[in-house]
Amino acid sequence: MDDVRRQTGGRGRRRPRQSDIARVAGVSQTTVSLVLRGTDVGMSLARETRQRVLDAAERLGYVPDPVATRLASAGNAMLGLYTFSATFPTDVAHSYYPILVGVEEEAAAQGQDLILFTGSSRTGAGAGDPASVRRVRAADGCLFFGRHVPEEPVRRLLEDGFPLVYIGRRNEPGIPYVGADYVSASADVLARLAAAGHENIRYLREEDEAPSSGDREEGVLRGARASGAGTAGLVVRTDGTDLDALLAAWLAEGVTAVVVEQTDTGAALAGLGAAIERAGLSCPRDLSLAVLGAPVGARGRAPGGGAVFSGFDVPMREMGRAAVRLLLQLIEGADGIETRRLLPCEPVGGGTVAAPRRG
Amino acid sequence: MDDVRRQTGGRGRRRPRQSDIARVAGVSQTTVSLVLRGTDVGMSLARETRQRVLDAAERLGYVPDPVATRLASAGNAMLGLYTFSATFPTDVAHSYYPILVGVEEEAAAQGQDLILFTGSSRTGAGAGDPASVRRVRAADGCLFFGRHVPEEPVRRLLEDGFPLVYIGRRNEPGIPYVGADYVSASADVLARLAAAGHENIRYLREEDEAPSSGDREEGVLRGARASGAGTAGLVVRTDGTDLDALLAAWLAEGVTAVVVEQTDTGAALAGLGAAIERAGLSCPRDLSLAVLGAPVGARGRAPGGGAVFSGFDVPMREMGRAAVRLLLQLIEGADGIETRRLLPCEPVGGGTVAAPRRG
DNA sequence: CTGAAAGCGCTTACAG
DNA sequence: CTGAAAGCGCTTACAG
Repeated sequence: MDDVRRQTGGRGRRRPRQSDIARVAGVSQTTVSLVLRGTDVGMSLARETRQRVLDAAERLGYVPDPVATRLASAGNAMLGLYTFSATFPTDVAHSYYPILVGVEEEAAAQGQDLILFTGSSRTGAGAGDPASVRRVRAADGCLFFGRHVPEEPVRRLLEDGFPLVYIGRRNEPGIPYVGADYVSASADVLARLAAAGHENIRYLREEDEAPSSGDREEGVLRGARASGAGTAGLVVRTDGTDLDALLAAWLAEGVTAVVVEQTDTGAALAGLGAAIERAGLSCPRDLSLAVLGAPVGARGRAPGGGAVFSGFDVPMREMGRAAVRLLLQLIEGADGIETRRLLPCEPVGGGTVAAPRRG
Repeated sequence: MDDVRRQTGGRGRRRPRQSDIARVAGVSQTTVSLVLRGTDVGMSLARETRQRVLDAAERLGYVPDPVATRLASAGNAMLGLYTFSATFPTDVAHSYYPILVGVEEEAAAQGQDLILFTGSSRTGAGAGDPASVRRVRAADGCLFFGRHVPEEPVRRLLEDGFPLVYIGRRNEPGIPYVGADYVSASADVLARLAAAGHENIRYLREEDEAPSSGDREEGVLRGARASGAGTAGLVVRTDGTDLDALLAAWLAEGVTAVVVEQTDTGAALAGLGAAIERAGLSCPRDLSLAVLGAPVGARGRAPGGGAVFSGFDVPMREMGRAAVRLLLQLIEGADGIETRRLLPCEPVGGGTVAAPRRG
């Protein structure tokens, strides 16, 4: 009785399995498996045998047990997704959502299910704690994702040969990733500003250190040098508050264009936008404004205008898709593939950059 | 070689299993299983033996294989989430997101991981195809979610005693669900309109049939009757297009308030809002407007105003949380619990309803 | 206190 | 053309 319970989930008849079909059709269980899976050998069986198996399966209402199928074949067909913040942030303006969309799309296309590791283990430890990270081994491989990452447990996985891919560039050597080419895209924004005639530019970035922020700054500096604009005083850090005085000073100094990074918090852009509105200014009339990295399809609206921000888009959705593909290649043991990939960012002309007002 | 491939994911060491731990710790695989699962007998082993097993497991980075665990007839602390549309819709205004947030929050709080079943199988069949639905058995239980649902495969799961919970009310008898009490909430909106003095009201709903739409209509009719407003001509269906003429006719007929349902497409509300704006009208000055069911925290802005819509909020996040809790109760085999639950919707005063202009 | 064995329902060489 | 057997990585009586 207890055994019946176990097998039926507590009620109903036991589900038919291949051996039941075999008995009814008078063949071996192997043959049933071969026929039902439609393998080459299964197809080459006597027509009459095949039909007997098919009929019996139909009559018994057979459906394969996916759990047994997965156990018997290679892999679980499950990819992990581990995020160091909540996977589904509460704030509406979270920037990670498009990545999840891409990951799910590609996983579906590849016949893979997704295990969302919630980060907090049964023990109640928080995200990033080693025991929590370790659980990702339940999947065939895992995607990691978040600006900051607990290095130790992940390094351990890597050493053990567990297939994993970061979404976002990483400095740690040997870690496979799919990131965005912020350096080139940021340099390009500076080049476009220079081409529009801007010579006095400021770059506003957040305090937070992360590879993506470092890359943007590097690109800004590179672009400034290339256009001969110079880099002294170019980079300014902010936590997003009290930008009014800073903005006023810039204008007094003859600054004609400001570049700002967009992160998951959006603090710098939000702060600057608010300051511009409070000052009664409008972009690009009074000041040109370029934004480094809004997610594709989620572009913000510029202060006082309603125009799309000039700058570039981060191909988040494509990053998610590409990360899934790379992870599958690693799981399959592909050789000689590039495990560290940067995707190009799409330039956005937008409406917040114009030629500087000649004073 | 090919075999090593399969097991190692292409590089490094293969995933450690219980027999590996057994070898290292010098005990049987059975003992490993007993210790790791923390069973009574496992706990009663020699302290030193236990420790050897635990140490070896830690050292090897062991994590149980969820598929094998499930096949051997045990739980794997994973809950499924199956959606019949894409889990992560592309359009920004998707209304399901808060549910996912709730599901993830509660799953994390309960120490459960989440498997996102991607719906489309390797065969390229679409969501809702039977083979795809069947895969949910890999989890201990599964949440289902979407306006329309393929009944057959789900009924099958139910018959087999597989624990499942719908998010959203279902008509099919026997299906456990956590839904929103649209009937009461909608009736309440009508009562509030009547209390504000409205006697000539229209209800605009979409063509699409779904339990949630049916419930809203039922509530509207009930509310109208209760307030003595009458129900003749009250309900009007739309696909969201060409509402200008309809709106004009209503005004000519002396309609002072319009109620509209909000669905995942948002077609009716969007169409009506556009028509109101084109007509140069403003709510609630020229017309009172109530919306049945915006998700909490994602309230739209009313046309021409900027005010929050009057109506009620759907507690999507709480629905997600409650569904997880119910599913866990079913998995644990709790007896005598209510398996069909409706959560109350929060009334929203909003700014789009006022007393009718006396013409 | 610990282990050998059977079993979950499949797939996949391997034999004949 | 078909079948006996081993194996996927676990759990769970059952023995000792």
